[in-house]
Amino acid sequence: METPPLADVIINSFDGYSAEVRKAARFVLDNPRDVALLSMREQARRAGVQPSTMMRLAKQLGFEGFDPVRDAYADAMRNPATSFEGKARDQQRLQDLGGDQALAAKIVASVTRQLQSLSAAEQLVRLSDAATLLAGARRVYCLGLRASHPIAWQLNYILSLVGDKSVLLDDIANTGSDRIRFAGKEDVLFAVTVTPYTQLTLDIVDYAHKQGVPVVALTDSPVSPLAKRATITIATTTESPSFYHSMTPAFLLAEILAVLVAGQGEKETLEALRQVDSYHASLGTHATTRPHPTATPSKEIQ
Amino acid sequence: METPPLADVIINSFDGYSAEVRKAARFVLDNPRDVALLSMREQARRAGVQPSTMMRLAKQLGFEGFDPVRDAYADAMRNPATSFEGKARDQQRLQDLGGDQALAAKIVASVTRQLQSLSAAEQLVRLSDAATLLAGARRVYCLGLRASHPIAWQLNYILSLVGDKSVLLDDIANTGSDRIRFAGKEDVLFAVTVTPYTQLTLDIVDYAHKQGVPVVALTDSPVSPLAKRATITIATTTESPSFYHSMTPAFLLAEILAVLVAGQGEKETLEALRQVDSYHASLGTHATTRPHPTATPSKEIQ
DNA sequence: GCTTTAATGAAACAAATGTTGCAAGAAGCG
DNA sequence: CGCTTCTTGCAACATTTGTTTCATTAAAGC
Repeated sequence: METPPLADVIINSFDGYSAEVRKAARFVLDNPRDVALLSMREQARRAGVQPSTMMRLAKQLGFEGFDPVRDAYADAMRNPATSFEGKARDQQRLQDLGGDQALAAKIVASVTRQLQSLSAAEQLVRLSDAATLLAGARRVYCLGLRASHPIAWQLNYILSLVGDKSVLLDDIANTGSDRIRFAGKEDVLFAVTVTPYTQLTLDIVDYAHKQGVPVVALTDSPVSPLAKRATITIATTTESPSFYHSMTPAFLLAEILAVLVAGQGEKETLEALRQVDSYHASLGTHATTRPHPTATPSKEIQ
Repeated sequence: METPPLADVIINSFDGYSAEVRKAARFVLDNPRDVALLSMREQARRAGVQPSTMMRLAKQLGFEGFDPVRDAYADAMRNPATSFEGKARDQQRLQDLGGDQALAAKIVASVTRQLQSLSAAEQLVRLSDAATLLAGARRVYCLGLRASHPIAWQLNYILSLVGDKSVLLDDIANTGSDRIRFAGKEDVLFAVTVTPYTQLTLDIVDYAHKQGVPVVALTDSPVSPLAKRATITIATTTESPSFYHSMTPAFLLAEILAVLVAGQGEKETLEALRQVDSYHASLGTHATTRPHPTATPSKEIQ
């Protein structure tokens, strides 16, 4: 909490307060954390003030009661990186918005908060360890079904840009996972699933685990059923204000993981990327400033 | 709070807990801050558990009641030395980190910054407008190839959970886009591509545009070739400190869009979600609390 | 100095909290 | 199958919570 919430407001109007309210305000200024962590009465006790005085302070600050004040401080503690000024502004603006926009903004805020926790120390260590494991593997099998598909796909896609050792365990006609049969100790299985855990994913991981294949798990808790079979577990949250959980944090983790793995084979990566470019150039996969020969010039396309 | 209090203890004895206590333990593991900031009953509610279960967890951890548990977490939040609150400290730490971890942290920081800009006012308006357009469509065609695949897939997936009007323009044997032939003015094409723009995507959008199909574009610039054919353009950045651009912001936008669209048909959404549940229940798609019959008990797996 | 206004503390309130005990149910065992 | 043990939800408990009200006190204005 770099800039405690309401600090400016309190300081500005401090002189206008009465003696007792000042004591309360002073306590809030000096012990921002306790505002969130202690009961109002306990704070009153410590500030040497009546509970009603805390109440009066809250109202003078423009709140209905003390709970909103505590909420403000609690929010600030939940998300240490975002300064309160920005948050207050956002909060204010949120109330002016329609339902859709407000929900959208809420989701962004929630996911942003979760992303920040991804750079916690152990998280980084795990990512780095997982990257090393993947980079050393003969083959990387990527497994993510249903909601987790984009995550597994993304890892496989990026790894495929820089080499041919990645295999996506997904295919039509229910043959998706067949190739896991060829995995061994020198390979690695990258598996993703979150609540509600896909049974098939667990089954496949279980099989691979028994075959001695190291498993890198990306899931939503260190105690998820996936984590139990994993060599390295990378955990993230999927919380969201909406009915559907967000896969965005997991998606970012997969991207980061892929980039780290690619980075470990520096020379090969560069060489591979050069090949990708010339490959696509000759196929006309991408639009250039001038579209490829068979298409009409872009200006006329408009 | 780098290492949340009791985390090790909980993880270690997790397997010894009963199903309900596990739910509680899991919540504590996943939401360490809320343990300090919320009332026990509120935590029980969020964990989907009875207050008594929280009590049981506390006792199994060797405490008299829940208050001592909360105190432990509160202490961790108060003391900046053991918490990861300090931005400055993070910065400091970054410099001590190895290349991989530093890069990972940088990517997180970069993407976080970009996400925050997604809740800019105009962005929200566009999202909301796009959602309305999509919600009113007879059919929604989702198109995203190569790097943009996860984004289009995600929108289609979520929409498919709550209805049958979404079509993913992707299929094997180069027949992916054929179904766009049936699109008309009452439908909407949701198309995604970023630099380097996939030519095929542009071609398909071009075709649809000529047929009078409204287009919602998700791309990396308001002046991208995709934007020119679009009714509504949602723009985001794909910047990243690494060699590969990040699709995470676009991914989040697609998630939000999907949720907004689903939210517009409130009753139908709820009904559909209920159907989804019973459908998967009868197919056994998802793992239940108890591991499925064929798997060995978790203790032995570890 | 008397009246009006504001500030303070104490008591009372309903609501929510942490906690306990118990009965119904499920799981495990012989 | 019956018996026991463990698990789970429910209802009740006494506290504590946030909040309101009101009488008392201090200050300010004329």
